[in-house]
Amino acid sequence: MINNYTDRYIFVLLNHLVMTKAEKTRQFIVEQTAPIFNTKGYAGTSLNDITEATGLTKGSVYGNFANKDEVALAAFDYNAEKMATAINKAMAEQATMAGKLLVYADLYRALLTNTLHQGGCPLLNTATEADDTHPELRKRVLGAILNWKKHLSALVIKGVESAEFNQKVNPEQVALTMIAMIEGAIMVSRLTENESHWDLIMDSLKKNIKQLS
Amino acid sequence: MINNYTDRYIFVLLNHLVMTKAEKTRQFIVEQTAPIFNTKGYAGTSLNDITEATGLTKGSVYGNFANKDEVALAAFDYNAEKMATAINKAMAEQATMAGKLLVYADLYRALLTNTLHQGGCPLLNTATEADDTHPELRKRVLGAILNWKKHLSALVIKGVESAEFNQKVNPEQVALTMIAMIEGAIMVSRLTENESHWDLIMDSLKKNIKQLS
DNA sequence: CCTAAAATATACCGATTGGTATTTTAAATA
DNA sequence: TATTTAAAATACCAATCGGTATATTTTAGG
Repeated sequence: MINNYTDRYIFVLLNHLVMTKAEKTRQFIVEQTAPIFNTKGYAGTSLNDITEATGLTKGSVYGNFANKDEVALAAFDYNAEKMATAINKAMAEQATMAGKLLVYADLYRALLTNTLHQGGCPLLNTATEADDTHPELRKRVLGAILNWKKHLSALVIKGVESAEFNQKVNPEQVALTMIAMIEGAIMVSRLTENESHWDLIMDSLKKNIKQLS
Repeated sequence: MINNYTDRYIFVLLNHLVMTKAEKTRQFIVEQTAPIFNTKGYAGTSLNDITEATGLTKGSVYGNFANKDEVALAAFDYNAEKMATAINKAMAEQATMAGKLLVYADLYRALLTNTLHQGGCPLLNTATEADDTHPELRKRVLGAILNWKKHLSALVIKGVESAEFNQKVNPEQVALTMIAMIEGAIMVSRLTENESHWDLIMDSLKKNIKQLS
């Protein structure tokens, strides 16, 4: 049997599971500002941008975040996780390791047309801005990149173990080369606003992956 | 014979060829601020940064530049030209087309250790910051990248014509892939502060270039 | 429905931003 | 050497920056 105390406890718990008011606005702020931070960068995004995008006041923002830094960090995390989710979903549909690797090439194309993220790849943007200026932010991107590298390496290793790939393949090298080609392709094709540039580079990447067999 | 009028004219001309005072300080400002713009970005560099780096006052800076934009544009041009000069010099020492292509791979390594530029590759930094925010700056990077692409393509075409490379090679694709790999490698290895990452990606690039034959 | 607490808005703060008008200093010409 | 011109420094400007203290509103619990 459930007594009054437990009743109340459960209610509060459920209420918080469904999200408290503050948590809702916190998430709302993150969702609304994440694309702005990704396009204008950390230094280029002002508190005015944040209040404008959310329709909230400075007081409300600072009631949920200690400072601009915290908003930026949360926004980056949101962007990075959004990408990871999309990747994992698309990857689950692929059977072969080569197929899984190519998911990145296909999915990152959405970064060019702003369907996945406004402003391009958050890893590229944040890395180039923060590497020499913002240690905390840099730390997060570093974690995301190393994670990505680990993930790719693991796929290559699996492919080698299952004899899908050649034994001589260096998993770390394949992972790093893929990351470099993808990020470099994003930079070039977003700058030139030419999707065929993306396609040509990804064609090279696909050839490289085929050569792993 | 030279009359007085011509005398004075020549003197003024020579004086200006040797550089007027204003041109000297203009160049001084550009040289001193170029690395700052490259590390902190356009939005992250303030006029205070500029006066601090040069030891000059705001009045002096604005006597030589109309606004912050002009300093940033001149600084970018300076950085880009500095790179182009280094490339051309190193390339002249190479005989084969493959050798000339690999000059990029070797020379850009200096971007990691800050011996060539503080803050990494100005093309990568400026492209990722300005592509959605600063049309003028974006235009300049775009020009530099397209020029680079053209330069690389021309080398590949020459290699094909001289039978050094395979006839089936797509020059534009090779050029774009090289640019992407180099810029992506800079992003990754600067972020991770791991030069072996650079070496592994460049090893992949070298393999790709060897396969052109 | 009333009260306590949480969340948001208002009003303000000093510091810094990019930029300018004016004065002072340095350089060049007559 | 005196005078004109160019360059640089000083002093100032409104606007915006990130941030905070306080007042008001909204939400939840008894």
